[in-house]
Amino acid sequence: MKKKKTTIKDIANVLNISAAAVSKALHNDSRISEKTKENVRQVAKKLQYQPNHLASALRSGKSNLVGVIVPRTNSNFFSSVIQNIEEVLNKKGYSIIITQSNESYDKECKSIDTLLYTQVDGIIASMANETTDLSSYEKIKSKGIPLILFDRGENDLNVDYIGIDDYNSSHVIVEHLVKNGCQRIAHIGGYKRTRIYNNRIRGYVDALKKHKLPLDEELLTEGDLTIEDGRIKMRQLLSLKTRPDAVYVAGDYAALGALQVLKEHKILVPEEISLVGFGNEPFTDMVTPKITSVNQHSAEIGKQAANTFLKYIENDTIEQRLNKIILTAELIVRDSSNKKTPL
Amino acid sequence: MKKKKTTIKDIANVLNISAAAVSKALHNDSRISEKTKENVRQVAKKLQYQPNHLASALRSGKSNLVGVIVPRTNSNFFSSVIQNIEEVLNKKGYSIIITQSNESYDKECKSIDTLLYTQVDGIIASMANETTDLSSYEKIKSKGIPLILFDRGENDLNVDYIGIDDYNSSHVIVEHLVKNGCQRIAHIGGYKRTRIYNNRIRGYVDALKKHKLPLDEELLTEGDLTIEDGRIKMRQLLSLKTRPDAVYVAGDYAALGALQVLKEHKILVPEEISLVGFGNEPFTDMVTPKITSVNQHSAEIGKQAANTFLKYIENDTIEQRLNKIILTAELIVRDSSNKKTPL
DNA sequence: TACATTTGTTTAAACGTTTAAGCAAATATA
DNA sequence: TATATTTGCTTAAACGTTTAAACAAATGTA
Repeated sequence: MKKKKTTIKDIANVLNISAAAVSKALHNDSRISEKTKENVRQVAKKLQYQPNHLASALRSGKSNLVGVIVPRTNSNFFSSVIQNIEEVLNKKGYSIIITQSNESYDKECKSIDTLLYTQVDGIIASMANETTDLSSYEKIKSKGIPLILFDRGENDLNVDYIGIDDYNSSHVIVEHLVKNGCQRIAHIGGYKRTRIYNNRIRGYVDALKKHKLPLDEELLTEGDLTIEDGRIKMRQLLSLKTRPDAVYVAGDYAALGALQVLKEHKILVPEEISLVGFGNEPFTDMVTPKITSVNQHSAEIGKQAANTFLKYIENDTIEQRLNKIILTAELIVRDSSNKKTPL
Repeated sequence: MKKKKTTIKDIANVLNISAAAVSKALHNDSRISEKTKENVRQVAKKLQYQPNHLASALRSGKSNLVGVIVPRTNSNFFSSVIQNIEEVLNKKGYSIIITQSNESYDKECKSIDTLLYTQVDGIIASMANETTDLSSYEKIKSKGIPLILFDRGENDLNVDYIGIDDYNSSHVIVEHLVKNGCQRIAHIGGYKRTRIYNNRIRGYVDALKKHKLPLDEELLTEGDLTIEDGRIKMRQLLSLKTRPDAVYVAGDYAALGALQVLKEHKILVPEEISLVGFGNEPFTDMVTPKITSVNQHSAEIGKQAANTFLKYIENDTIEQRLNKIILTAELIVRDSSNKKTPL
């Protein structure tokens, strides 16, 4: 039943040469004659030879595999980052192994173990929401393989990070809302323990101060930014004695949940309450009203992450350290915050 | 710079025993004393030992890796299938390697090569739209490793397939539209060369016949079912001298594009034109009006695919052959096709 | 007491590759 | 012609594990 796989030795036997010669021929070694190379190529093709990655990686100490860890793949942001990482790395002969943490710390640890076990040459990761214990990531560093973080990072790990300027993005958003006449701006935020959400919160708070707007505890919430979380937080905000006139949500999915609740309550968006999301997921442009959001340059993040990995591979004397590449995010103004008659 | 990795030999040296003893201790071999096992475990922990997958897989001829090929990961359907495959396989000690074909035949071939090269123990795949040449998939079979197809399959490969009853789903949809008073039902379909889309088209045609509705060539189109494709095809339909009163779209993304165009033309949905999508992507429940769609049971498909793979692993004497598991899809009726006053 | 079995380990080969070192034959150089 | 270099290969070891076979020591059986 089990078909025998063709090895380098089978080719060698056919041609009556050594396995080493075959190996060199396949790698186009200059010390092998053109004639032998051609013979090897032909026999390889005829026998359907497929190199055994396990053997070559074991021997050479290089797997040409890069692990990618994301919280989930079914968001456009992560999916686009992955696609761009793959594009850059494929060109250099690397393949990627994608794993999802599903925002779970345990799953993330297991993923890291699997990747290390598979002997990947490097890991590019965006951390799970839950993760506060960094020992798993320290383990990666201790193995001496490059670790690149993007989007969800952590300074304390002292590795490269690629992301956007979250703090400043909050400023841009608040400014936009103020210009549209909003005075009482709420923020449905992510968990502060996740750096990017903490930065968005800090930006929000500081921007309010800058514009001399009141900072109301009730208007600032923390959560996991799922659709359901957005619905819950929006209902909370609507039940306040003084409702906000704008809501800045730190994630598009939660923004969508918030919008659903607003529509259920027949509240006009943006006339009564303006809404801004974050991430520029495709659906923000599909719902009614279209949701203002922030473009995080996923493609660029993917490319930069891949190139950062390659930098370490090409020069293995560089010690890894905290080295941030911060891209400027872009506010995409849509109907949900664009009042026809601003004050 | 490069940290030296701990091997089984390092542990052996510390304890003054052979590497073989360490290997057996770690695998809980009954012939190793409890005392030695405990010692090995302790030293392994202290030295941060991480088994080398390349070596063990090479020696044992089993990688415990399963390749998963999908057209893309950023749809909820595929992402959910993947998650469930992973859940089932992880429990049995397998890890999965996810690759995206991006609907490209070339990329799919490369993915297959990478997976075979990585010596995966099996491949679970949903074929790219473009794929008509099956030689890449034949290669998988010729290596003697299990190949399981889902969603986008192909009878000619003679391997297991897990999917839904597309032909019958079309019948259910047409029946639902007819019950709601629709008489002139259009179909924005996928490419016929892709089996599932061909089946949906056949189902549509036969259902029209069954209900004695006219089959109008103009009302049946083929495309790649992206949002843009949906927009183009909807515009075409609207420019006909006699417009349809219902549109059944073979994919949710295209249905969304179609809905956008309908809204741009201020056409009331479902009053003037009813709309039905396919796939039950989450956004169908988020847009206005909510889009009627078909639930494809992604979780179940993932589980069945994984279990089918395990079946072959657990009994390697079974020869693979065409063996279809067909799940019954479920029509989720929403606003876009639910007329308040059906005829 | 003599032999058989069980226990706990070692030895050595193997998995399929890569690669340093070696070597004979062909070719170049003086 | 004698020596140096280049060409084209082979040999053998190595990567880190697993595992069949061997074996000594301990224990059981008659």
